[in-house]
Amino acid sequence: MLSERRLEVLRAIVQDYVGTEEPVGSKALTERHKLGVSPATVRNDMAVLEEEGYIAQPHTSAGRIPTDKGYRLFVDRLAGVKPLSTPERRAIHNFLDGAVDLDDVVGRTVRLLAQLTRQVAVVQYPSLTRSSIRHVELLSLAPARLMLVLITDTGRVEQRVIDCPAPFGETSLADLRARLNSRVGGRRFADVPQLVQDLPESFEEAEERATVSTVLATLLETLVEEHEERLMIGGTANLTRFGHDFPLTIRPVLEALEEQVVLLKLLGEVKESGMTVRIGHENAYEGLNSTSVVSVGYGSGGEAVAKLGVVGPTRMDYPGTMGAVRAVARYVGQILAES
Amino acid sequence: MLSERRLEVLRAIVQDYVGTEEPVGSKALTERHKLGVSPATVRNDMAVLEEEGYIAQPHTSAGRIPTDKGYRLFVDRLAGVKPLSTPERRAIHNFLDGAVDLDDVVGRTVRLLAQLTRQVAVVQYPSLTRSSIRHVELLSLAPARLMLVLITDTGRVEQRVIDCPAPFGETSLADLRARLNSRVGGRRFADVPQLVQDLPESFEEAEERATVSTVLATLLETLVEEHEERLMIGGTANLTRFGHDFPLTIRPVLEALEEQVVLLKLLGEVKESGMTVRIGHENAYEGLNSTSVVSVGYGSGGEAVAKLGVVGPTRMDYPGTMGAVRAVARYVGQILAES
DNA sequence: TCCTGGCACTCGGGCAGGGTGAGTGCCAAA
DNA sequence: TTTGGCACTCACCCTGCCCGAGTGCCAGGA
Repeated sequence: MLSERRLEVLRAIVQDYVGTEEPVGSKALTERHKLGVSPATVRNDMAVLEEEGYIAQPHTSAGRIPTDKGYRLFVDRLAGVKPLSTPERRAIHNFLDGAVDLDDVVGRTVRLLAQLTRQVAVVQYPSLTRSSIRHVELLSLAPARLMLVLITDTGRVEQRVIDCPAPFGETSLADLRARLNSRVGGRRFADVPQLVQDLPESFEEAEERATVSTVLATLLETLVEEHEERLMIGGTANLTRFGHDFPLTIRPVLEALEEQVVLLKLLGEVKESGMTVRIGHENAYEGLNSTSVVSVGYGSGGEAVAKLGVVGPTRMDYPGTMGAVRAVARYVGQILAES
Repeated sequence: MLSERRLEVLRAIVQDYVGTEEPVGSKALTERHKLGVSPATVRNDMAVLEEEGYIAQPHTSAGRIPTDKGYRLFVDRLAGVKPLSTPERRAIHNFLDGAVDLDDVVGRTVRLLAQLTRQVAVVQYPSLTRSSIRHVELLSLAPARLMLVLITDTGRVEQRVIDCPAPFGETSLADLRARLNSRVGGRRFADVPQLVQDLPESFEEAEERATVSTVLATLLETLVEEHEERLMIGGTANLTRFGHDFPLTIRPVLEALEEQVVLLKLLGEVKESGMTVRIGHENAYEGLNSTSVVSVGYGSGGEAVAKLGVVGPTRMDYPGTMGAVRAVARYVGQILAES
């Protein structure tokens, strides 16, 4: 167990290192913080902290920098979540209130997060599987060709073209459209499969039944199509603030950011509620081993329909970043609930 | 006027510099190319080329590198468009054929272009203003609240929520929907305003007329909303191949890429038909002064509905890049026409 | 037992100096 | 007009050097 003072030393090291980006030594520490002890004492504490794996020195005769384990302790026990300032809150409201549709909300959120945290922002579109259906629309493109349009309560629109086994009359189409909507309108995606199960049987002609089955199959397929989960990223220019050695650092990060799969998996690991902070090697994906990811779910109601977060260097201002991420997530949730 | 051999020397310089990324000297040139003359002669030619502003030396006693003017001459007179190899063509087909909807087409195109050219790819979504309407759908969300869904022939879907001045019955809604579609279905956006001009008058009740007017206003607004033109970018990780000094180079480029406005303006300057190459300082936007942009329009029919291109260092393989951009644009056009 | 001041040691970073080689410009001869 | 020769110029690299921040250790003091 680390003594109170040693924790205080660790906190001071993290704060200084985040500020200056340079290894911090014992003398500088005692000068900048009122620890009430001499540099020599701090040196001893540092030796212990290093032995325990919380800090390390890049090379002999240099100051110390926190390790991933050190940051972890800092986040878990030494730092709170810094609430945003009033101007910052106001900025969030001003910025998000003007959004006209879902794309716009997500786009603005990304830019806002990137700006507030000065890091790379990632925002997932509200996921289909957790939302409910506002409306299903069927359009006839050609005699045997339909377009299925699915509108969710988060404002997202999905479309699919369906080739039918046989032509489908306008009357039957209107009929199907009406029945579909009365059954699934307002329902959760998860509930849909049972609700439409017996729908084909209620049509008389075999051809119609075949078409209805095709349409339903496409609908269900659209609902479960996890791979279609989209996301938006922004603030990549902030990567250039990473450090001096960054050609090596920035490359894999950019690559990771382009791999939607990686990012989705990354966000997918977020706990349903509450904020998740993944530090350095805690990230499964190798390219992100020198970055930290702060993420949180957001949603229109009480529960999360999607996630958002930021990616930055392990050397980041955790309290501030966490505060910004949480505040933005809350307000985006509100916006979605209103629209 | 430059003699034939001097042009040949310029071409050799450009090719070598693009390949090696290092200033090229007279001796190396004669060794790598069969110019049939001695290094001394090449030196004289180089002196002339430098005087004319086609090449420059980074510092005394270094080799020469092409200037923007040099690249311009190279592109205009010395280089053709290199056709793609058969495997590359096949890759394009394989990669794009699996696309399921418009988002997917654009996404795949971006990744494909980035991969083929090893540079940053930018693809604009088919613009609304140049496409035609496939279908207009009106849904009732609440008694006095409608959702307008607009489907274009390029598969793009736009949605708007409309608050009506008064409740609007289901019958009237079906009526309006039918009339709207019969008038504007299949028509070009540009023609829509006249086609719907007298629509409100054909409704009897004043309240209905008011609502119809509101709906039409929203529809027209959606049609002209240029700022909604979206685009997708990819391959930013390729920026790390830029050069050694690139922290300074990459920053403004990333910033430019995040500014949709800048990019849209960039693509907007592209000539309607034919490929446009903007080299270095020819780009209006300052951050892109050390990059070249190769772009071209693409479309489902004979005419362009949107543009795509790549952004890379001025030191790029112009013939190859132009070939890839052209080939991809053509095939995307085909895909859009089919769907 | 813990803190403190002192001291010798380490090592990265910055600076100066010299050698190397690719590349140039100029000139006289073919 | 082309060519070979020649002197010159720098960027680059390697070396040796000093400096200073920072460390570990130790002995003395609260």
